[in-house]
Amino acid sequence: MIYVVCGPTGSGKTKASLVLSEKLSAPIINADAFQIYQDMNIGTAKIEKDHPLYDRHFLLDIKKPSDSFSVQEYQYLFRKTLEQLQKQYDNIIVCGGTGLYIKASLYDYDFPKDNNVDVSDLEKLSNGELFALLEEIDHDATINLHKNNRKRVIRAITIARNGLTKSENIQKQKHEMIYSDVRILFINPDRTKLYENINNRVDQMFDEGLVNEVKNLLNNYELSLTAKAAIGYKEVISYIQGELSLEECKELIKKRTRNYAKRQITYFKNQLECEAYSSSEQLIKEIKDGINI
RNA sequence: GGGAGGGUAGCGAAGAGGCUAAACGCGGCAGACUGUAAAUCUGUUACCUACGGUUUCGGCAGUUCGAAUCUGCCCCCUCCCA
Repeated sequence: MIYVVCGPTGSGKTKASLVLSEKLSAPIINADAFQIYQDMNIGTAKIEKDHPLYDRHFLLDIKKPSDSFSVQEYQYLFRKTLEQLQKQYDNIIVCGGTGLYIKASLYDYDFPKDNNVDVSDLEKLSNGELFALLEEIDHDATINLHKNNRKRVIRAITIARNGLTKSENIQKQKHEMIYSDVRILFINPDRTKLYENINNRVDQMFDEGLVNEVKNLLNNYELSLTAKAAIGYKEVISYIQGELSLEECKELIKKRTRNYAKRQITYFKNQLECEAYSSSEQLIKEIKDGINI
């Protein structure tokens, strides 16, 4: 059985996954886009290296902050890792908050190979022009896409220039999970409590030395575009550079984390078939009591 | 005590007689999502028994066919001089 423990940041996924891991003697595959990075610990709320269960984790600390990363690579690593682990374990836990990584790994998502087609001509086009162009070459891809979502419009055009269009690629998939026996446990706490929790956790990160962690990162690495996008890191960088006061920096991180949590909830609720739990405590209780698990 | 400027939806902030239930930003809520996803983007946000109705722009009383916008009084806030 594959147990996916998911939920927004600050919902207590890690705690619950550890309890479940002990109970089932199962390994844990990380499904968090930023916990894959080494030396990004405090800001990603990663389990400590000296934790007794640290060694049960996979896809944790596997990349340098200077490396870029993508869903495609994650999907590849996930499937490879899972295959290996399944030889040894009956139960496997997947824990993380990056919905797309989870979905792309579990379902038959198939990312086209990048042939490095030239798309430099697209940069100078307006959103409207890009959208019109996409309508010509892949009208179906346009249906659920807003013209202002420039990034995705460009990606869809790029895919089409690669060979198969995005919609053709999606059509040829069955939209089914490629694994059987998967249960997705979704921790969806009360909103007010979640937000409070996030606010407190950010303050705690600063107490634990987030600023120093970021300083060390800047000294040791040329951060990749992906690593640089992490909430809690980009803001502290602005603080270090004097663009924000400490207070502004903290508040901004809290706000962006709350916004992010909201987006995660939307994703889990609507993109995955989840069993919902109202708190990590509830999940943990059911695990311990052996209810349903 | 004298002088100046203010009080607008959850917050910030426009509007200076009808086109205003009130721009815009933030926050909130809802949603999309197939190579940066802690990203990118969209919708919505006074209230209601909602193709219509009800009550709003510090308070009260006026002027006017019509007021957030004009007048009077009152209550608060900020700054400057005492």
